[in-house]
Amino acid sequence: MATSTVENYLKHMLLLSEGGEELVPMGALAEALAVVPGTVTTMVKALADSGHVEHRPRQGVRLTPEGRRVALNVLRKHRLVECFLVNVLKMDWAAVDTEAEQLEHAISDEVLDRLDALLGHPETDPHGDPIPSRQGKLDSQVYATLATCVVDKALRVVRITDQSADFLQFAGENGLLPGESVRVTERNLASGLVTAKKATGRPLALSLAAAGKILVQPTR
Amino acid sequence: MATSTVENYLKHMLLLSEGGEELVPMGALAEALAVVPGTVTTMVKALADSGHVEHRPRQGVRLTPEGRRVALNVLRKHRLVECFLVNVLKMDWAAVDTEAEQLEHAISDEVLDRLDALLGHPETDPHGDPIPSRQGKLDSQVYATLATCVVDKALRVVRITDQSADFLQFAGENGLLPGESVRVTERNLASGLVTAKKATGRPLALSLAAAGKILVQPTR
DNA sequence: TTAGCTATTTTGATTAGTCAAAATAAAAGT
DNA sequence: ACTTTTATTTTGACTAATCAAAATAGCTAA
Repeated sequence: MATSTVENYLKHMLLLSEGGEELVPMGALAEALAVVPGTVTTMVKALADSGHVEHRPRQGVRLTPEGRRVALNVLRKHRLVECFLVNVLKMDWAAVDTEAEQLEHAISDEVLDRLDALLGHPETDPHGDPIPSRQGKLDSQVYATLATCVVDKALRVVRITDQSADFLQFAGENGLLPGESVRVTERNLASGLVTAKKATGRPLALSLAAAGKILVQPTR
Repeated sequence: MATSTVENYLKHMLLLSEGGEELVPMGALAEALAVVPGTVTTMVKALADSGHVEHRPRQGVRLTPEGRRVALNVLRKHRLVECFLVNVLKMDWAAVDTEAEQLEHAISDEVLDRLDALLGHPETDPHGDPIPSRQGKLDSQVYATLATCVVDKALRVVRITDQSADFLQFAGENGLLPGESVRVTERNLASGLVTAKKATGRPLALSLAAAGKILVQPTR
């Protein structure tokens, strides 16, 4: 069995490659895992030996099908655990990422399946992130964000792509949970400011960077 | 934070000292943890440095109050997780010990509290083992066993003290889950055989060793 | 083309946890 | 009291994961 360190390396590679097959730069991986670059080089070479990744020296690293399989399973555990923590244990949605970080390496496939059934086979976690299927399919639909969407159209929040407690807290307080409605009333590239408005309440100002972390869908 | 290795050492010391203050022999600990004795010596010295245990060279080891506190918290996690797996996820009661072994080191105190509330603050796990309270109180009532109880009196099973899947399986199949009723109809010290009988069904023969693992209480 | 910058890799050390096997201490037999 | 057995401790070595700092490769800009 893969150690939880190995699982973390693979999971972050999957996240950094956006589900695709692109080469992940060593530096990005080091950053994500909060280790120095040298450590990543060492570890990636070991992972290449065990057949989980393909290492292109000086260029980056990419998951093999086997590595991807393991990574998807970890991600599935992570996101289903988040669902459980929020929906069943009623925990604060901004806090569950840290919890799931630990639990994803401790739960067995058996428990995973039962959790999945208990939760009614959800397709996304509380932040709107898609949950990989048991067979390893990951929804990779491309969504607009509050920074890129059309102005003055009715939208629904589908996903928050920043897992930091601070940002999630902020989003929650301003009615930007997945499922909620908004519209962008103004976007000024020069000042880098986006103004979002909910049905009720006053307009909310966001930086472009922040707006880019909130994925939306036109209301059908 | 204590690593999960440290948590395991402390937990097993607590279990081996029967909740009391007795010295645990190094060999017993090595056996329980499935490591060689030398490893235990090394580890126990480190644990003594960190104030979790008191080491009496050549005699054994004992938990300090701080070590005991940590151990009780781990045991509480273990047993509440077992409750959750059996009562909520409907898992096989004989399999949950292995699962809980992993999860006990991954769940936070916050999750623990919510799990406790969700389960309705149970006092024992599915095997009848008492769950330490949040304040670190552990029920240490002494029970009779099928090997020591009076013959021909109505009894209720309160606890199974062998966590191996095999034994639990056997107990479950023969109606010896905590809460169920039995009576001992015969006990022959010479042959080492105990005969137990349920209200319905034919009499069941047990070895004294096996009978000693089933704790009972007179039905009041 | 060459100098400089930046990302990556190497090298040498460190920590936690472990084992095998030799050394030692304590207990038990004779 | 002396020898044997048994439990414990020591020693030396190993693996996984990490860091700091030096070396290197690959651009990029002049």
